[in-house]
Amino acid sequence: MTNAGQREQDRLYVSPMTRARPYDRDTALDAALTLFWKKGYHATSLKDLEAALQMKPGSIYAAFKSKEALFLLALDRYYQRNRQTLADLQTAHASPLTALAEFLRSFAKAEADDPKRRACMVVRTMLDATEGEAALAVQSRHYLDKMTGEFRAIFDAAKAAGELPEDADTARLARRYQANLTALRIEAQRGLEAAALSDLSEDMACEIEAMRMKKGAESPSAPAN
Amino acid sequence: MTNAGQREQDRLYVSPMTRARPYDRDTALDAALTLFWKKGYHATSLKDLEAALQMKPGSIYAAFKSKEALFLLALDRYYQRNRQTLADLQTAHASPLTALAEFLRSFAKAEADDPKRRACMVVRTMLDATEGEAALAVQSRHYLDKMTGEFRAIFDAAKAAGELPEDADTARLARRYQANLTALRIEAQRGLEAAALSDLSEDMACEIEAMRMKKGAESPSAPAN
DNA sequence: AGTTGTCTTGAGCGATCACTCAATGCTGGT
DNA sequence: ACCAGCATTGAGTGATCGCTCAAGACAACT
Repeated sequence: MTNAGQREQDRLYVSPMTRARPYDRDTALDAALTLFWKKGYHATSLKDLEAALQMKPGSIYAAFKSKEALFLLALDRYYQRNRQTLADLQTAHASPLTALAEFLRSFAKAEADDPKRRACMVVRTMLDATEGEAALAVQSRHYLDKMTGEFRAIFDAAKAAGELPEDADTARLARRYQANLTALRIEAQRGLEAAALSDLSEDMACEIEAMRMKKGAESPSAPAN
Repeated sequence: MTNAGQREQDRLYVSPMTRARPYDRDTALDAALTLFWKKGYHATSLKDLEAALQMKPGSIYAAFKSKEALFLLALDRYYQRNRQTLADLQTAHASPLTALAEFLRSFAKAEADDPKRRACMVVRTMLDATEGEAALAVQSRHYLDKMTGEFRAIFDAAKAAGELPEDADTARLARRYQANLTALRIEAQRGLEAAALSDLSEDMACEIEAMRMKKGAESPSAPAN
């Protein structure tokens, strides 16, 4: 009542005999996500986290158990947001293929706004994970698999909508699409100039939209022409 | 004369009054390359290097100055080898476009042999480099730029050979090709099953080889059909 | 064999790593 | 006003980080 700025976790934590958490879990996780995304798991120290979350080590460990557990929470947050962005594009565009094409273009557009944008955090985590951090390796691959599934579902929807031929291999198309997306975001971090990045995303987006016209195509590797 | 196994550094170090280096610089750099490629810069400790190079810390620093300097030497070695592999394919195949297609296929083939293959070390270094390691960031981007230049030169050769139309944007094609290559190698590390990886490389390779037929194509983003 | 000078050695440097816990605040209930 | 009880604190844990250097080992010369 007194505070209109209440957040989600307040609803989840209403038991008596305890005061509200003085730290804002949502804000803290956002800060952790930003930091981990920017520096990566290995290069981020607890000192960095203390500064970013404005919490002392004891509080961090009381709230998140360990650096790895905190990272996994941040990674999940990252994944859910990407998933939501894609879902929004699906509702915004009637055509599934258009939604996929726009998803690609959106990354080139975002790069124009923020020249310091980073590659996909999930991919980066997968590349960085060592043997001793099996949880990171497993979880990042899990998210990648889920993302492939999302893409495949959209290609399936395109097929159901008549945008793709009945015999289209949607799993294969999904893998190809994800490869494009991964590479595009890496090129963004590489620092490709805006025009070149836009060209690249356009090449990829057109590759998707071109599928709609060619209903006679048999496979993605051998487009009939 | 007594030893047929003499190596490069022996030729570079023939001043009197010194014994031959008891460590094998070539072997040591190979070991460093393997280790750094596998674990990445941050996750590789001096202890790891001591074990892999079979050298004590003092020797490592006497020979290579610092962990970062050693990494840069390993990275250069990595780059030169990739460059050489590509050059070999160019001499093995009369058609530039075929060479590029085979380069892609070779990574899917290599994956079948070694299921633990890693993504491109240069890309990985670029993604990992933090602000404090500017040298790594600069150098990895430098290698990526050089690689783009290599690809462009091959596309130019294809144009000269009549495989591509006169108005083909070879710089743009090179960026698109490099994006494909990067993504393919990341998917390999992700652990994509051999058949799926082979499909992916085939999709990319066919995309290249399909250019040869379509001499009427105006731009890579809008293939005429 | 002795001399010379470089190379190797490995204990150990200060700094930083991820992390812990006894002490201290602060809040809600009475 | 007081108590009960959890959250926060921050100095400090042992381990490990990248790195150094005085001392010893050894080969190439005389």
